[in-house]
Amino acid sequence: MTVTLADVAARARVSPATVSRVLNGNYPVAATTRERVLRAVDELDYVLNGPASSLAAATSDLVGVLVNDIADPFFGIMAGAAQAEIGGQEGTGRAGGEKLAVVCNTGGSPERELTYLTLLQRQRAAAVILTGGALEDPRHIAAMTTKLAKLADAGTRVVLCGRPPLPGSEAIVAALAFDNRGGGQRLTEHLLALGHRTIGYVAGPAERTTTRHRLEGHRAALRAAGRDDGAGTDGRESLTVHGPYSRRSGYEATLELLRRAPDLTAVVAANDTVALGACAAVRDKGLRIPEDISVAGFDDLPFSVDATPALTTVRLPLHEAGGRAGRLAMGMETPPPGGIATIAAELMARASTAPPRTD
Amino acid sequence: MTVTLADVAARARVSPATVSRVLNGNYPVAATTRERVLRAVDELDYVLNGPASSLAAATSDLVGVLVNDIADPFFGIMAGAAQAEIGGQEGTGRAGGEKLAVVCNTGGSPERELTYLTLLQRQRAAAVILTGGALEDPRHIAAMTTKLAKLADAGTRVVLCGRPPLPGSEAIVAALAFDNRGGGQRLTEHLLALGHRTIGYVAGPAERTTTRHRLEGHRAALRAAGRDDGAGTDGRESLTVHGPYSRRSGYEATLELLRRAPDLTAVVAANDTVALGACAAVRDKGLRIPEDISVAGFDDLPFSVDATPALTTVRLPLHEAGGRAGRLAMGMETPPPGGIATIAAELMARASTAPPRTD
DNA sequence: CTGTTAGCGCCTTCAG
DNA sequence: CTGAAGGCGCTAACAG
Repeated sequence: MTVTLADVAARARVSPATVSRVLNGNYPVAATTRERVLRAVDELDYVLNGPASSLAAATSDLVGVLVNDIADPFFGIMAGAAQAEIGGQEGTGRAGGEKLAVVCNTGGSPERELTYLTLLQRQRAAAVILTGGALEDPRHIAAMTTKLAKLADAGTRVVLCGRPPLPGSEAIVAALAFDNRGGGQRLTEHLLALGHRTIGYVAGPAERTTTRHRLEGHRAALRAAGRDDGAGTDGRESLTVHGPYSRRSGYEATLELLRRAPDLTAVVAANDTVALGACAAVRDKGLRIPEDISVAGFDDLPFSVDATPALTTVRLPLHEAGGRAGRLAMGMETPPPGGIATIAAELMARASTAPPRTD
Repeated sequence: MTVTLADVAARARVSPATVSRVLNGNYPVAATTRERVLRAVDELDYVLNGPASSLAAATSDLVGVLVNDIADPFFGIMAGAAQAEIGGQEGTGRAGGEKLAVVCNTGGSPERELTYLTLLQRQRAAAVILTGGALEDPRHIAAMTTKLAKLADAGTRVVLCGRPPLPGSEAIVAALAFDNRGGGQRLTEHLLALGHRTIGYVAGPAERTTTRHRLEGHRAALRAAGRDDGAGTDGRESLTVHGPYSRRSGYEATLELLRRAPDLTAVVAANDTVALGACAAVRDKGLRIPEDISVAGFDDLPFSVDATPALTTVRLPLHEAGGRAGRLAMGMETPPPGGIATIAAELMARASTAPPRTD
């Protein structure tokens, strides 16, 4: 029924081994022979049996890219860039030695993250790229560390992209970490410099590295200016509210912040999506941006520049980072010294932030 | 080195066959035996060898989801919903019989679409879901038809989601098509009812089903109202401009439309992202939305309600469609009669459209 | 440069 | 309900 390598060999009047060699292209074969084999392949419309090949070779051409939320362009941009490096040779049409870059959506669930890694391990994946922030739960960290060690043991290359390195994990080829802390700090410094004194912060979900680092940056800036986040200062409530990375969360948290601090003049959001929700809340309260309230985001996703007013945010080079992760996963680029690289975050001051009113 | 099924069998004091049976769960095994085997699996930390298993069984647990642009939430939402149905059992932690749902980014390139299908065919994928509009080039359609037929022949279930059925392809389990034509028509009817007479249209890339159907709906509405798209009416240029599904395209096309027709009062965009670009162009021209120019999008992505003003658009039930496609791919839902279902598109009239000025 | 020879690890009849 | 045996299709040493 299905045509096998042996059929191709017979038609090309060579041995199966020779066919295998021309298909994999990593062994010298006479040009005329290769030609004959390739013709037979086309004539028979032969498609390599991946599982059989992987079994015999003990590796597969699968590369997994794990993302926390596939509907969020933050991840989509990184994953797309990585895939382009991995499977983007714009092949011959016959699908030669391409890798199969696939993205897996964990939905932010630690269990699914682990499950996907097991599935990828089961497939003997050539490489795995983990994108975005990680959960900081010690149990999960431990589970991840051992799981990644096993993957590495089995020859799978592990690359982190937009995620800090795991403690004491030599299993990892490279970790590309965003400077979330520095970015968060510069953003709040920007607001402080504009004259803001009461700044609300809509943080991401607790226990996530991204959330914590951005918040730390924010607080460091406040502290350096002799301020804190409001909690306890004069008996008032904290000006930090946690929530998921969603528009809705930004909306509700901003309403809550406005309630806690009527003298609020600025809101910093965990990311751009959250910032959009914050903007909506500010408007629904009849306040203007930035005249009454300044709003800032994080990530600089493509839509941010189109917000009205254009959103002040922190730019992360998602495309570049994803592409680099892809090349590292393919062994096409040498890892940074120590396996760790910190990727700079750049402040993008736009129209959604301005000095507070002085009345 | 690596632990195999035989190792587990030895430890559990059963035959390899029995271990295989409990792992696959599709054969009666005594409860106590199963228990013993499962314990051995955990103790040895055994992970099934996917390639070996797929080779022997002649099928794999891979399910591919092809998308045109992974950074676009339009696809991310559908893909995420599909994945949740396919791999979302929140497993036991041991990764039992889960399928591995993976998304592949074609970037809209027909070659890569074919390449990915070949790669998936090579892996003997259990199912493939194709999302979003298709290229209408006859050569590509022919290539896709034969390729999908081969996949189906090899036992791969093929499902289309947000894509019209291919002509004469019985290879497909089901096609879930959006009513892009009806949606486009209702949208333009809405503008016509508001009193608009000179309506610009920023279409998507030519030769794509989605583009064509939405445009057809637009023109049908114009025709029913005794209008056309402007071309030739009184010697003026067409009010339809084509471009990619990007913000930039919307921006530039709108500038062009404004140049072609100074009396323009409304712009309909190919999708919400394009509409955002259109809004930016309108504003940069010093015009107000909707007082001077009405703007409308398509898809109703999450950010659309947050645009300022909130974007009038056409809602597509992306999440529901993706979930249904996932279930169809898993054989968990019976296909619609004839294998084809048309999914309704709902007009969402919001603040970005209003009657034109009457001066 | 090409052919021969063994498996890779698992599933699946077939017996028991 | 469980064990034994053969083979899935390909690759990787070895020879030549």
